[in-house]
Amino acid sequence: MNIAEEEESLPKRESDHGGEASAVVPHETEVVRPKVAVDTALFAMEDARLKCYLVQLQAGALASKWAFPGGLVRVGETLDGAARREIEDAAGLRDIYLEQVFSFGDPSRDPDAHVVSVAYMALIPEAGAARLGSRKYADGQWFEVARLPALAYDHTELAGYALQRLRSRLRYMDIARNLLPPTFTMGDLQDIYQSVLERGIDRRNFRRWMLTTDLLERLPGKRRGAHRPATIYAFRKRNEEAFRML
Amino acid sequence: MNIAEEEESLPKRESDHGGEASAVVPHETEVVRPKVAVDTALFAMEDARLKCYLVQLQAGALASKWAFPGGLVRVGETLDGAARREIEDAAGLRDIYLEQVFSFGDPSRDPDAHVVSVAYMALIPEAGAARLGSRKYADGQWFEVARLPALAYDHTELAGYALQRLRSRLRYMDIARNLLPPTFTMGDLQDIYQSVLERGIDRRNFRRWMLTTDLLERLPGKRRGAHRPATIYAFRKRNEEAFRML
DNA sequence: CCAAAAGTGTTGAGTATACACCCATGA
DNA sequence: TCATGGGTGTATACTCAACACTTTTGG
Repeated sequence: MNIAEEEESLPKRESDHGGEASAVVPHETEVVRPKVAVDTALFAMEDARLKCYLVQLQAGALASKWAFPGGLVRVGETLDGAARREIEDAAGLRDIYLEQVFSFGDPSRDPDAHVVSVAYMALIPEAGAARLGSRKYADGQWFEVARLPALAYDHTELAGYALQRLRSRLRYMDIARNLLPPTFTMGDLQDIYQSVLERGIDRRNFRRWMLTTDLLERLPGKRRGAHRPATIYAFRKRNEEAFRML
Repeated sequence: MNIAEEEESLPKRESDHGGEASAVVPHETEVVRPKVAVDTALFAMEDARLKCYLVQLQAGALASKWAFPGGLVRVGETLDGAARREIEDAAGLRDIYLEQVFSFGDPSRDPDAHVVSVAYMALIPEAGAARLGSRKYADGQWFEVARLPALAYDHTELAGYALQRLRSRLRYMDIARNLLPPTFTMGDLQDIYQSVLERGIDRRNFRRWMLTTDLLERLPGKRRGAHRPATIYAFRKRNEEAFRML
């Protein structure tokens, strides 16, 4: 790839000069290029179900449609940095688990301009930690993954990719730690696996498998609930190493 | 993500106006944005070894360095389309297997400008099919994956990601078909698995496993070589379905 | 004492791996 | 005839999935 070489030889294109984006008129000598954005599918557990966070667009051709929070990448900024900035803007969350998933570049995905979107997946331990209002969007809301509304852009596809990535990571990595508070019970952990993988798992086999991975640490107390008290666990500091399951 | 809303409110940045890219000066009212490029790691088998195709950069701060072929995405063009165009330009290849791998966006990855690069992996059945000279690059060359030279940009990292993706696909999908001619022997197929996974595989177990997947079709003839003639196989039309291995 | 969740153990099926032997060809 | 890769079979270890029983609490 060579920027300096291509920059001059490329023909100017007019095809993206429709819509609202043309409010900004490039200089005659400027070559028009696709823009870069990031969009993040944020997941959390709530009521033993996997949910994801959506906002309602406020402007543009798709105003009032639901979408994942995101925005344009600025010059000098990393992609991860842009995703974190947008998540903090939209939901007031910092230092969360973030992972790049896929890039969407269909020129017609955004009716306002040609925008290449780098999609991210993010995980937080408590849905309640997300601020629902923001400067940029009217209101955020948590939706059950199985019952998402119609989404703007290609975000329905994005949701599928992000979920697929989450499932894959759950099978081979200790990613579940990012969906849990510091301490939890074996039942809490199994809820994650069951709702993300969308299938029942035998309680006893799950327990045995999870303990043999040696990722968990048994803590002294018990959690008291409606029935027999449950052992409290925490994830060990770090294993960094992938492992296998199921 | 909302373009119309952000477009005006974003501050202009000067940080990327060093280097050769500043030959193109944006208009005063134009907002400077990161550019989007695609870069493709092209793989093929040669002498029972996995190789990948590199070109030498001709201009810019990294001229004469080796890199994967790629270039800027044009407005109105899909990412896949841009990758295919660049591969055809660089190596004269069309209708090849192509898969998006990862996007790299570190602002300092290209000393000439802030360029976000969407990385692709491509596979072809014959290394010899690639044209080595091109309009854009001096000469292409096939390198053993285990012995790559120093690469420009973050392309060493790209190579790692692409290889990791290839390994993963080999385990669960019939992606090997894209590295093989229409007909081949069990030995040819095993060469791919061994060189991509970088480990020896028991010949008899490999054969049994591969045949139970039911992806192969036994063809009538035999391939005669230095020793006992080998059965000729072809991949069945399409299974589309993922499967598991090892 | 009963319902419901937590904790512990066993067993059989299916899969993966290691390995032995014979076959067909060119040199 | 021998070196080399091709073709077929078998024994064993291991993992996975199905399932039974007991324990501990709250109501």
